[in-house]
Amino acid sequence: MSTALDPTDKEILRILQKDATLTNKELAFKLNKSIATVHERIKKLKEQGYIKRIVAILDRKKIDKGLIAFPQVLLKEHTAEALIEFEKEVAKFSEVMECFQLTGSSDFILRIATSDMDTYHLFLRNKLATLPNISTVQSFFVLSETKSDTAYPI
Amino acid sequence: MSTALDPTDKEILRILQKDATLTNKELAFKLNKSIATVHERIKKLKEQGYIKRIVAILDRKKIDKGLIAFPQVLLKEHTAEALIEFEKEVAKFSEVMECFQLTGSSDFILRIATSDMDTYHLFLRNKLATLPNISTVQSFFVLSETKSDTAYPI
DNA sequence: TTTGAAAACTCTCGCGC
DNA sequence: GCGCGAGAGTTTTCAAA
Repeated sequence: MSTALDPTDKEILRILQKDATLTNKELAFKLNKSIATVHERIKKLKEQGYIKRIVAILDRKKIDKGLIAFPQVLLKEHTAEALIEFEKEVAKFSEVMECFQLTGSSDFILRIATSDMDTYHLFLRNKLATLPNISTVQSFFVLSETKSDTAYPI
Repeated sequence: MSTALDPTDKEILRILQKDATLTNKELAFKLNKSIATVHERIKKLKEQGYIKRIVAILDRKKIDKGLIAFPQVLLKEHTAEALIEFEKEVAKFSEVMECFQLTGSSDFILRIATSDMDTYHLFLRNKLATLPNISTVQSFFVLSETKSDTAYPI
């Protein structure tokens, strides 16, 4: 099983990252390949894990997620167990879209989606701040989203 | 044109955010609706802008985007023109996946995807730092990605 | 990788609730 | 208004070469 991507594979990934509703027929036309070839390539790209999933991207403001916040969290204890415990607990909160462990002075940065500041405040008090081992939390709030892309350049 | 979502619409959005490869037939079965109804609902959800697009989510490590960084950028000038100019220029860089204007002391936070630290360094020196009006840039680097979700709770 | 044919799915229309 | 059935038109799938 070769894992290297040839130019056709890369082009498929480039296109599907932007629009995964294209039919195999349309893709085949763009790539000058047969439909069966395109189908086979995509199947392999999924099997090999290049494509993790195909999802719908929603307009968050329309579904009442008007506020995005980035709390930076510093922990008291930095043992392996403490880090893992924090990650495990924080992942359970539905407001937490992403959780990254960082280098530097902040241990973690989260991306939180809530409807408004009141809801965020409740999340902070009733959920995040109740976790053991938290030292400090400094929250940044998004005023505007200038660029938001899920497609990596390939 | 009503804009409120009924429980069926919400369930459709919930499902498609996690897996948009389900056929209308499968969705119809899950929802106890007819195929035609499901089809009609999804069409409306796209037309009304709830669903912005359907995309493939890739495994970034497999496509040589091993490093995610969050540079926080402070500008010198804070006029409307200066902010807009910065947003416009930064959006052109292919390494920039996201750009948020923030409240608080940092003006912007970016999410940058590169293959490694060397490439990030080049991005910083040759691209980001060449923009006019930048005061300071403080970069955080991701050690590990604990949670990464594109699906909002609905 | 391609072809070709069968199976599955999509999408629209018109009727009924 | 909303949902459903049926059918033509597309797309996908899976042989075999």
